[in-house]
Amino acid sequence: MRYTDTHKDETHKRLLKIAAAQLREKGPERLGVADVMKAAGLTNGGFYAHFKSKDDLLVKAIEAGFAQAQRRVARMVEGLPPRHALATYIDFYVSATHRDNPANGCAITALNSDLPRQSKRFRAAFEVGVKSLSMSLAGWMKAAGIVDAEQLAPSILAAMAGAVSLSRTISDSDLSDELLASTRAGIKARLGLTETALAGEMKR
Amino acid sequence: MRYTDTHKDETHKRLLKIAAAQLREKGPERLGVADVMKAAGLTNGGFYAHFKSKDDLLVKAIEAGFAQAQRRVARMVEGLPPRHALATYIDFYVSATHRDNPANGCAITALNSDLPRQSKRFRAAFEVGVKSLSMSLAGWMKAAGIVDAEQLAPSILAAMAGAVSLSRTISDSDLSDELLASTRAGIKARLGLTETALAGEMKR
DNA sequence: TGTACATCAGTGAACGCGCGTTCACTGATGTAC
DNA sequence: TGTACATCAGTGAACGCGCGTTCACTGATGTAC
Repeated sequence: MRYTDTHKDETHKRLLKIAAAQLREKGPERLGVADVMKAAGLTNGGFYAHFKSKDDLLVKAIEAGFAQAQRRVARMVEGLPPRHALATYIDFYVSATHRDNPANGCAITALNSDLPRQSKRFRAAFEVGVKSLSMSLAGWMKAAGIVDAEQLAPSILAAMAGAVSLSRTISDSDLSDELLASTRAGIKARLGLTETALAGEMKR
Repeated sequence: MRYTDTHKDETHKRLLKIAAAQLREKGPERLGVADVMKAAGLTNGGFYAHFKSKDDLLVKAIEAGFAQAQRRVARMVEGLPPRHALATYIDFYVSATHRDNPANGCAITALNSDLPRQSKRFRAAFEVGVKSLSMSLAGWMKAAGIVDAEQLAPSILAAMAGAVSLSRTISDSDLSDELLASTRAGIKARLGLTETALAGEMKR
């Protein structure tokens, strides 16, 4: 068979999407080149027409994963007033849904502790993603009138990611839910996002 | 050569100590059986006289790692009044020293996101360690007069572990330090451990 | 007191499997003439 | 209009390496008699 002009590009994107999901679900060492190809309906040999190496795939997959997460979040808070946008983001990030779907979730939560063991390129790409996410968060915080937003944002992000990661390790789902609830409350309190403050914003 | 009665036990403990450190530094998949044996001055073949399998080693190593961390922390806060004990623990956990020494640090920080990918036995052992640590923390919090200590403790632990994990991924050490400082401040504020409150406790 | 045998922590070579990577090949269509 | 050749995404077998695991063996000392 012969292929359309965009065919290879489409395959490439499909591979990246699959890899981005598998990376967050299986981690860098358990993600397999042949598995990714198989999931795309291809055979292992064709892999190297798309990527220089497994590490090359991992780097591009983490970039794709962060980009995808950014787009999703932007869509979610679009049009909301700043304090509500913040609260919505926190509720979404620190949720049972996020906990139960690592493949579609945040790469920080999924790969937090794997990172120091990865290649330099991979770590650099991850760091870019973290900074970008952190800056988005700081932007909303600033808009919500929170001072020192830039300094605070990484700490907030770390607390959210840490809670979701830890919630994945707790087998008792009630306790796990409680950890998430307690974290949402703690972060909102730290940011001054009380229920009454939010209600006030809506009335304005 | 012939061995003393305690010789095998001592070797076993030595292997566990090495494995507990390498586990936190390299993670479960990059920890190698032959490496652990070599680090103990032994050859690979002798491994199976001490452990049934690599997974058996991992399970016992994570138990040993948590136990070791517990002992260290207990020693550190021994004799301190409760609020000071808490503040000391937080300052120690969320520190550049902890960030820079994963091999001797907390297993939650080191293995957070690896966990869902591990064996059932390993996850169970990890969870026992988390619960035990969380209960210690809740105990100090209770003694410090903090309400809802049991519900709060896992969230506090997650925030600390998340911050240290994330700090390990940030190459700019100033930004990384800032993340830790901001997290310490946030957690202390959440627990009502302000400088003045601590000073008050000392005068009592 | 001496000899034969048991014990047992550890040795180190070999095995086997998973997995990243390579490579000769395929087969459909475009292009040159 | 037909023929020879180029192109190129993908195939699938094979290679090679790392690593967990197995196993026959070692060598020092204790024990039975």
